[in-house]
Amino acid sequence: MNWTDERVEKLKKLWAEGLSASQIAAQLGGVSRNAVIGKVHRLSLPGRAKAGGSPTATRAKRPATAPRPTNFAPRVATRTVARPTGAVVTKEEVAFEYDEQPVTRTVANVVVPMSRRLELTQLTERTCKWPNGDPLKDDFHFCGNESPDNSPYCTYHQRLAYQPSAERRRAR
DNA sequence: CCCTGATTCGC
DNA sequence: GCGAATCAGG
Repeated sequence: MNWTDERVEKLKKLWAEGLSASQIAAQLGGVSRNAVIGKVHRLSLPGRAKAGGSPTATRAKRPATAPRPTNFAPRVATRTVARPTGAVVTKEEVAFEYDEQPVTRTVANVVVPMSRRLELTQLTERTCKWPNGDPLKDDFHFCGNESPDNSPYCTYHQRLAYQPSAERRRAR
């Protein structure tokens, strides 16, 4: 691929918006994240404040002394923006509170493992891709727990996904 | 291991 | 100029 004016413009735009190099590379297509970073350097664009974590993934900080509400109401301060190019919905800002309380949660007589609350971009070959929540809402996330081998789901959600009809009856 | 950006250097 | 390989870090 070749750096046309259009592509360079898009690169500048996305970089300014704070997208990571790999995300930009994905949107541009045909280039690696290294190519993007290299180009950013050559263009003398302002780098990121501090290398490492993504600025997009800045988590809301909770005072260590803040008392945990018994019934957490995850106050959300996020907004999603639908982009004209493609049907892509990108998290602009991520700032939700974790409920890092229980490791497990009991729902309807079944033990459900707490999800890692991953975003789409954080999913890999070995993370559970079971979706949680409404994709149109801000609190949408994926389970993200470790999934064995090439399974798309963790051991728990695997059962839900491939539940035999007989067993599904009982669960109801 | 997943990811991030930064740098180097052969092409 | 380009970007894969590598480095350094979370």
